Amino acid sequence: METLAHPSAIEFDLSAVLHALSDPVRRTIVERLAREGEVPCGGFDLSVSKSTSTHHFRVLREAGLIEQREQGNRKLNTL
Amino acid sequence: METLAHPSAIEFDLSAVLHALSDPVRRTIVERLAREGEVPCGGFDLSVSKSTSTHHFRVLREAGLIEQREQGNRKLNTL
DNA sequence: AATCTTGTACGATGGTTGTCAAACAACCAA
DNA sequence: TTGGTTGTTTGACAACCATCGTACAAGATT
Repeated sequence: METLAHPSAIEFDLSAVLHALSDPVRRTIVERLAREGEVPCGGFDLSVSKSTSTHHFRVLREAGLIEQREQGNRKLNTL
Repeated sequence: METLAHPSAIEFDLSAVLHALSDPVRRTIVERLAREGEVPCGGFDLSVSKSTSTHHFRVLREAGLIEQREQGNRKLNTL
């Protein structure tokens, strides 16, 4: 059965994805991106500090949930 | 729109559910219950101690993912 | 060039979490 | 009744996590 071929890799990714989505701030980011497509980091009103925002974007990126590309000064985020 | 009526309550539950499912041991429990229906706590081979198992069952129960009913000596779990 | 904007890097900190061992409670079996 | 099974409780501990402030880097703007 192909669906059981690489369970450990699937396990790993699933844990990271679910953990990433378990934080309300990060879900706010994901929902906004799902609605609007491409938003720079500063385009969110997250009620946390800049460094905390950077942390959340990194968690989402490392879980494979978002993609970030630089555009001059800013960093644009997409799902 | 009714779907937006109580966002904070939905936020709360969703965080708990996603956090509960982000642990591999707890996902093992849930997957097994999804397959077999009703399994006592001791029916799992979780490779963690008894007290850790109790902890995981409590997290799942408090997230609303499983239900536990006592039957004599054992505690039966269902989704 | 001097400054502003946007985001990262680096500690630090308080809270949470997964884990265990040991002691306990309740039920069952011999 | 004595012991075995099943699960909880408690206390402890190391690891992780969300958060912050400060300092920094790099592109924008003036």
